[in-house]
Amino acid sequence: MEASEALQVIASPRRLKILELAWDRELSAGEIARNFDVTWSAISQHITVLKSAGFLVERREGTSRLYRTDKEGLGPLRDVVEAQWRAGLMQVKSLAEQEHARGKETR
Amino acid sequence: MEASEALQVIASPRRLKILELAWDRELSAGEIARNFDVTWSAISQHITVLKSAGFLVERREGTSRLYRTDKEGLGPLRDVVEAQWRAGLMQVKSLAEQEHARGKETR
DNA sequence: AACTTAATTTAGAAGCTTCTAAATTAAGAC
DNA sequence: GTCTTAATTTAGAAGCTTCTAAATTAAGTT
Repeated sequence: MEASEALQVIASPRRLKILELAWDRELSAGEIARNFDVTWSAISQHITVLKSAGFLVERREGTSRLYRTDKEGLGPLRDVVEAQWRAGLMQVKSLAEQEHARGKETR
Repeated sequence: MEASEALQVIASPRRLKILELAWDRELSAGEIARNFDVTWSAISQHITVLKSAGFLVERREGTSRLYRTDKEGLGPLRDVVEAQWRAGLMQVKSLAEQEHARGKETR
C-alpha cells in the first residue's frame, strides 16, 4: 500500500468511527451498522475497505461475522486514530467547559 | 476543523509532497509547481487547501509568494507526515536491499 | 501607460467516493 | 427443503475532488 492510500482509508468519518467502535471489542457487522444512519450495505462496503487495508480483522461465527480493529495493522497510523479520538473527547470536554463558563456568566 | 477533515487534507499525494518540499525551506508557488506534472493552477488550489487548514504559511515578497510548512499547525499530524516520509525512504532502502540480495544470489 | 512575470480565480470537464435499492449468498432453525 | 437472519455484492445515482484552460489580479520593469 502507498503512503497516502492508508491515509485515504482513515480520512473518512465513518471508517474512523468503525475503527473506534471495534477498538477493543469484537462487533458484528450489524452492531457496527446500528451506530450509523446509513444502510448496512454502505457499512459493509466501508468494512471491506478497512479489511483490505489490514486495519480490521474478521472472524466468522455461525451466521455472523465479527470484526475487531487490528491495532498492529494500523502501524504508525495507530497514534493518529487515537489522537483524533482524544481530539473528539477534548472537543466534548471544551464544549462542557464553555457551557459551564456561560452558566457562570449569566448567574 | 473536524477530526477527519484534517486527515482529508493530508491524504492527498500532491499535498503531502508539497508539505515535504516546504518542510524546512521557503519556496515560491512556482518552485513548488515545478516539482509536479500538472498546471500551476492545480498546485495553487492545493496550496489554498493547505493554507486554510493552517498547514502552510504564506509570506509575500514582491511579485512572489513564499510558502513554508507550519509544523506547529500540523499538530498531531506532524508525526504522520514525517512517518509517511520515512516510509517512502524506507521503501527506497528496502528496494536497494532487495537488489543487493538479488546480486548476491546470482553471484 | 504598456509589458512581463508570478500567481490566483473561475467555470466546467472527468474521475473517484459514497450512497441506496435490489439481488444474492450462506448459516441455522423449523 | 423452506424460512429467517446476517451480511455481501452489484448496478447505478448523486456528490465531492481534482484537473485544465482561460480570464484576472497585482507587482515590478521599461
